[in-house]
Amino acid sequence: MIKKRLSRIYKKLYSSFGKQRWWPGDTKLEVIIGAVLTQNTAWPNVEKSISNLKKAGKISFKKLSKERMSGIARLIKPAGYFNIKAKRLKNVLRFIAESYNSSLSLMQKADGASLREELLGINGVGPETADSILLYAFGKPIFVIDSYTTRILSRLKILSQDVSYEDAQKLFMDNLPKDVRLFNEYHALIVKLGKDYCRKNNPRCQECPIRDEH
DNA sequence: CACCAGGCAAGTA
DNA sequence: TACTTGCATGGT
Repeated sequence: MIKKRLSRIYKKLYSSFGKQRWWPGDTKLEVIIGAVLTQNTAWPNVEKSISNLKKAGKISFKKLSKERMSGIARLIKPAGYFNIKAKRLKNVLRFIAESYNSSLSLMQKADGASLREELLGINGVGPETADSILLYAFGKPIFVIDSYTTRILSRLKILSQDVSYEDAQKLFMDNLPKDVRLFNEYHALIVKLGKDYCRKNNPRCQECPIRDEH
């Protein structure tokens, strides 16, 4: 019974790791910026970039929109891929300006499913980035999938390793209550598990808190 | 030293 | 549709 299994795994992760307090970010804009900067990048490097942006006073829709691309690239350098990410941030800002009158509170009122499609239309925003923005910036009940999720679930023989993003997401959303707090915490706990126990060259599966689920 | 991280898009066949 | 490659810094 997949519903019970997913719920049991969640409880085990939560009781071993506790609340994760995601997303680390003070404002919606900061969460959105972090979602782009963390693409294929370790979080500490994102934090350095966010800190640079803060020190420069650029975590503001107006200020960041006015900033030149080379200026953004310079500030976000520690996150890697700084040229392409500067462009992606610009693309996101332009979308918000054109479709939501530069208003994140107006964007907040949008329907989750249609906003998801709009976000996916931005060059530089794929499914994980879009869903991270929806869940963690806007509190929409959408489950975020990442490489840890499919890796761990394939080890548990719940999914095959090459499952599509959409199918993995459907598994969670069809078998869990659509609860924002649950989706928020579950994804964060999976990332914690992946980082600490299931990393590629560091599989400490013997000490893994869901070892008995294998 | 090698490997990889809270992805995505563009190019190729 | 299904691979492959570029993007780039910083931690382990």
